[in-house]
Amino acid sequence: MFPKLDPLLHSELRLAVMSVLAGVEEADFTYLKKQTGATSGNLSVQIDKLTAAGYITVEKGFKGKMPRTACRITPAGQEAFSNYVDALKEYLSAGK
Amino acid sequence: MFPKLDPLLHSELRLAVMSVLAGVEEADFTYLKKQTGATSGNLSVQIDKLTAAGYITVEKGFKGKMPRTACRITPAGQEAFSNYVDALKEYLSAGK
DNA sequence: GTAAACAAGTTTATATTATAAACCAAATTA
DNA sequence: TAATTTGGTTTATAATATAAACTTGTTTAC
Repeated sequence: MFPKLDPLLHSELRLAVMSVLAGVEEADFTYLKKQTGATSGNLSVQIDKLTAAGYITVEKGFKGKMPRTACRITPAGQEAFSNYVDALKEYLSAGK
Repeated sequence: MFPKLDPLLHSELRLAVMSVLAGVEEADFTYLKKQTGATSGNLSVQIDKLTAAGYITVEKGFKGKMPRTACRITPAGQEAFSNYVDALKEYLSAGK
């Protein structure tokens, strides 16, 4: 019937982050912030959750002297995202 | 960019309820409960929220001697649902 | 050279939400 | 008539999302 939606992805900001990362090799914190329009704090928290879930990886380094946080989606993240999309379609089909 | 998702619809159970109601003339509490697999308490609360938002209407009556709560989606609800679907597609497109 | 402003985040606090557990009233069944 | 079931509602709790406040370091202006 209605499949369970992955609660990690069923969140506006986390979904937006995953959506960006799904379409790009890697994205840094600032870029994600710009693309999603999120506040830094919110983004930081949600990135942590996605990392803890193994959906993304975070690589901290420096760009010149400034800190830089680069994020990438993992294969597990790709799959979870894809599953989420499929599951969601079950909910949306009635409204086509 | 990423459109804001209607928080009233971005909820697993409320979305399931709306999805059912979008495809049917009317549905009563028991039917919604069966279709969604929700607990009564949760369903009751979420129906209230959808009603307060004007997305559905609730008509209380009796079927024989037993109480019956019939729900229908409103035009506003239809539109909100449709907008939500459109908005969500922006998030999902990357994962096609 | 030092004070002010900015960059890139993190931590913490708050407010909202989702959810289930407990409860209630009436009807049916044993 | 006692127990169970139906059809819910109310209340309590636990999780979540989010923003506000803070930190560390860098660049710019004076």
